[in-house]
Amino acid sequence: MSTDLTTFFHDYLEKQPLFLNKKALQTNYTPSTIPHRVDQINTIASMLAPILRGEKPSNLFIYGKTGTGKTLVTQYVASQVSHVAQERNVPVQVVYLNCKLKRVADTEYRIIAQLAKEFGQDIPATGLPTDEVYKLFLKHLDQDKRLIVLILDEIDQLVKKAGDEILYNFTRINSVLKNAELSVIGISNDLLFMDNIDPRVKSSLNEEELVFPPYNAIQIQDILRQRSNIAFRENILQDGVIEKCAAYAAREHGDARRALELLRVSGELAERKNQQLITIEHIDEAEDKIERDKVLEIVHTQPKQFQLTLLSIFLVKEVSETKPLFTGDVYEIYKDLSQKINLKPLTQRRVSDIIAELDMLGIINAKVISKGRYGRTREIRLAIPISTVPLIKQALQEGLNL
DNA sequence: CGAGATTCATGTGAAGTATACCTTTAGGCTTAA
DNA sequence: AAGCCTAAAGGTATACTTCACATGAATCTCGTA
Repeated sequence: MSTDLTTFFHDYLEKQPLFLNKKALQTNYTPSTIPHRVDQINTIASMLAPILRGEKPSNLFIYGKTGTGKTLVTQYVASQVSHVAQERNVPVQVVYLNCKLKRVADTEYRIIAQLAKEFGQDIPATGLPTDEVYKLFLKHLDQDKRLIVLILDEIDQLVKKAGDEILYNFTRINSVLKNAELSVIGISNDLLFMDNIDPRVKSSLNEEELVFPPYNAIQIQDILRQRSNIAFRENILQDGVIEKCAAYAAREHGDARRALELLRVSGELAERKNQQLITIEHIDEAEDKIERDKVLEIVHTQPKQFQLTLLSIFLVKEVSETKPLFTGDVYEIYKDLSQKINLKPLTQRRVSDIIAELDMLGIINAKVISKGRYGRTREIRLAIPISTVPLIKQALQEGLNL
């Protein structure tokens, strides 16, 4: 037994790994050069540059679909600036916050609490009045004379959930601060985001704006080549692999992150199978796996009630394969299920909200329709490939002890 | 036959409740002078 | 008397419930051509 294992590990080490540096394909990797984003980099850089002279830069809004490099470019430029600032002893601080993270930054209170945490102030999860948290945060912020750049990623999600009051407060913050100065960089996937914002906020926050266009297939290929040179050993990619990854990603509005992920997972699959070549088949397999993992990840991090609701949707779907799904049916099943596992059933009102949130998460599509005489309801459709459903369903059932 | 009224099943908003957690404060106990 | 600890009081955010009203097109009703 143990010898088997030791040989296994020996073999493992003997094997030529496919990856030299897997980090290069991971989402948080920052390459030394960012192709096809020169204009954007320059724009942001020239916007931030005044900070080195101690002047407050304008607020900036960045738009672009997912995987167009918004976050990467912004963080890259910001870190360069703060580097130089540090060398020159200019007090600059960059804070990055992703507003999408559920239960971390999706209400006004939690955003401020999270920001305060970035400045080293711990704020309890509940119990304090919101304006008290503001005060604490401001006090910390204003301790030293410095310039602060606040990067709010996926800011549209925040506003959707918590309203635009927070943004309004951010615009006023500078008049309260005595020592520090704050500028905001907002990043949004939604190009129409600004349309539904309070005009006062709009004018003061939207001083500059910048749009990231999607990459085209050729550009994605460039990116993939650059990264794969770092990540993989030579001659590991079958001809056409890069092209296919790029094509897949270009199909989805030029999402480079997706392309990179596809390549990485393909590599992992090949490696796990002890193969020395990454082939086109691996990509298809990877696509499936990514989709599945993504949903599984979401599913696992959701509260029990969400999981149960989702499972109910799956079950209803199973009963009537082709017929559209409605809230009422889902709720009936949901009630039964929650009885079975001894969970206090929520009211329909709440389940309705949960369904709306599952929709926001992108697992389902729920559209409010009117069936005329037969009332009004949500028509629910799965937004994930059917092939992944059984696995997710199973995971859900296990997670809920069913 | 067609315009308007009706109807259904649930969406949606507002307000209230339960829970978990926070700070403040007052009382009680300990300690040291 | 001063200092420290504890528990109660008073406050908040969040998740959820309760209540009440809003919705909007299929269907019904009924006057009219």
